[in-house]
Amino acid sequence: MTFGEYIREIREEQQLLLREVASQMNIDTALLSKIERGTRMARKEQAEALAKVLKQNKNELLQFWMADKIVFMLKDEKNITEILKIVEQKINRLSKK
Amino acid sequence: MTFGEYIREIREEQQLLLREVASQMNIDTALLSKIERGTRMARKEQAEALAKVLKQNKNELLQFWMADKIVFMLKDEKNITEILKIVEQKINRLSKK
DNA sequence: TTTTGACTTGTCAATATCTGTCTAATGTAA
DNA sequence: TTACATTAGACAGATATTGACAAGTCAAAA
Repeated sequence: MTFGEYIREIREEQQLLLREVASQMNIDTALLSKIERGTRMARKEQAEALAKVLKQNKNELLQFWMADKIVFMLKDEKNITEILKIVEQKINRLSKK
Repeated sequence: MTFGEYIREIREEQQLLLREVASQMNIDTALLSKIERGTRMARKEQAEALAKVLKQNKNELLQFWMADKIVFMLKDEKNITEILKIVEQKINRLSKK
């Protein structure tokens, strides 16, 4: 599930309209629509605003948002697993220092 | 080890000058210097050119390059491990489809 | 059928970021 | 000093991102 699908689900559970949420975020309805549909990526501040409006845990939502960005970067790669292994090695070495 | 450190190491092993490699890549020496020192990120085509000039396996080097980009995105995050877990879950679901 | 309301799409200008080069600086060995 | 390799900083041009607007679709209500 993408970030957009996720927040759409939450918004619909809470029976909120795009226009209501967008208004509280101070953005255009069209932009929020695009974010939910994945044709635009939310900015960090927008992800934070969404957490607030939808009453979600901010850090959790931001993690989900960041994961989405990474998946987006990787989605057309051939050896995703291999790349992620390298990432983990690099991260492990970083954290040791 | 970062992408830049890695290619610098290889270049020095081969006793090539920045200017020689940069020239073969059709970029300014200063730019290659920055890439090696990590103050600039190589573009994909530049990573490919480096593989060629330094006679490295192109796919391997590109994987390393991509991993570097991801590490760069993650480096200031708090819960990197958690984020990577989410990424892996998302990727697994993607590949099942 | 017409209207209404929710949502979506395409386009565009403004802005932000990225890129590569140039010049000047630094370092170093002869 | 001179010569050469590398690095730093600043800049303009290229690209990408952003948010808004207007027009579109669609379904349900009137």
